[in-house]
Amino acid sequence: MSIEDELFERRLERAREMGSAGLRPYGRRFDFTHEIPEAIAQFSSKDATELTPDGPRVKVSGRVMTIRRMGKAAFAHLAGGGGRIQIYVRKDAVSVEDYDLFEKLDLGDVIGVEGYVFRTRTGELSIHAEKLTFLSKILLALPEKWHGLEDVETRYRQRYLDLIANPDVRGIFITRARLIKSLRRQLEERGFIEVETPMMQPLFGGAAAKPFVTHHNALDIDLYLRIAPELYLKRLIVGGLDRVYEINRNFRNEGLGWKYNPEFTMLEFYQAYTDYLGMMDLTEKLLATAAEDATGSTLITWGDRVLDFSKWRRLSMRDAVIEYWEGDDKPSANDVRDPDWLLRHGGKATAGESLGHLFETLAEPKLMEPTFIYDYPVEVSPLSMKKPDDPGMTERFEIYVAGMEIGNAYTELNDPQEQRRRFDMQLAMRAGGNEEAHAMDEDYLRALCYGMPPTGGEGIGIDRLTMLFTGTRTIRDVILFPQLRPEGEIGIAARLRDSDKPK
RNA sequence: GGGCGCGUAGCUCAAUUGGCAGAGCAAGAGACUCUUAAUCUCUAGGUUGAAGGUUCGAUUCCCUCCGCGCUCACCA
Repeated sequence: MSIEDELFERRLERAREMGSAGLRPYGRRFDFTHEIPEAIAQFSSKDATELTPDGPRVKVSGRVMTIRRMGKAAFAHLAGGGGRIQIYVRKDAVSVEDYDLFEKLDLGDVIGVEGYVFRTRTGELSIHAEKLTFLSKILLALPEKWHGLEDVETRYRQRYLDLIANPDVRGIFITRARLIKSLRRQLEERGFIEVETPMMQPLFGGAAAKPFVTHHNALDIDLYLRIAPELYLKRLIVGGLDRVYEINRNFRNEGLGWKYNPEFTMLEFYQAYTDYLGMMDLTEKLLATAAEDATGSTLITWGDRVLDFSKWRRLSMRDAVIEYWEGDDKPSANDVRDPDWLLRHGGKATAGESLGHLFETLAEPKLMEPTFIYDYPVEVSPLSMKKPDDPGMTERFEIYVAGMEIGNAYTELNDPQEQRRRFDMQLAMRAGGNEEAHAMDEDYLRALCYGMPPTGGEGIGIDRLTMLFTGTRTIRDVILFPQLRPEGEIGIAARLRDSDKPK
């Protein structure tokens, strides 16, 4: 029998003994008076003379993280609510039953403690225990207390363990939640309403990507997991919901990488009667405020740089290609407008796609400071309105920070005849081998035929923004359960089954 | 999918040129009523990711497979 099996058996046995002694190894409700961080905050300014046996009393609950036993007394640390507090248990200060219980505690058990607050000789705020309540039994061994859990695979597969063993992880997901909350609040304040549109779609669209396919049995139809909510949200604009937003998952059937996960969270918002410049102005405010709400500052540390979310640069795609060109043959303003030059240097099927490709390879990795890149070629922007004075280009921008694309926005194309031509262009590109070109969406065209007001629309990648706000270098660290290959047999059910058999 | 790398006790890590698989934490027994990586004494714990091969002998070398990481291509 391995050490782990022995441990498991022994702890199960302890849980059984506890049960037969009238205690609950898996407890019920525990009405605490303070969350641990709350207790620390409340008493941290009090000195030893103010914290006496007749002084403030608390009831807290948490997971036992350390125990230091010294014969007839012991110290332990309890973790909960994102904080940690020390408890002191003396044999002569608790009941005989409670001391027995305490002696049988394992690292990782969940307990409740009631007692008075005091300071130890070294000054640490602690709880002098007078009553203990057992709340939940640990059966498996906790990771090492000093190094925590380092194994990346285990951290992702067993995020609960990661959260127990590595306190910083909790902070990342709290920042993520604050970010989302801030964006919601700001949009609500501006009159946007939150909506939910289909994630299972008979046609996929709104982005250039390959979808996941699923099947509905009763209808006997294949459905696609959405790659974007865009076309549904704009149907709502047609319907008179002038400001809408949605925060939810998109699914794209592509490779994984440091900034790609097959499901990711996107905020999309649409505002009638504005355009891409309006969205740019709005974005500056949204993201500066979000940075402040999520992290406390508009200044974000990224590696050895500090990125200022209150200062934005605006640069056209063509100018970006010129500025970030590598080598001596730097192109001129005319070169980056010349289809022949673009096709020669970009190597794609069309001049527009070539410009896009040049931009992505040359400029994107170097765009560190918050930057708007504007004016996108029409070939890669099938849903954006053309620029009146430059019909090869559309009124579109993307948000770049730290070499990552964070968002995408444009003046929405609302002319159904032009939209039909764009769809036809996409169909031709699809026929030419581009698997990610748009399909024809007739209902969307029909909606446009009822008249969509001029509209600005935008999508912001929440996962990537969270990476920036938490200084995290991989998207898997900001997604609680990132996609992994299945693990295979774990064997815990069999272990529990075995120990359940009468001996 | 291609290339490179990694996989050793529950956790964090060692193991010389191919020569008896080790430590710390965690665990078990004992001592200890202000410790905090508590300390001290003792004990137990391994299918070295899996299967095969070379060899007197494989954690080490070779092959296949599994999982993970990095990277390239595609993608936000």
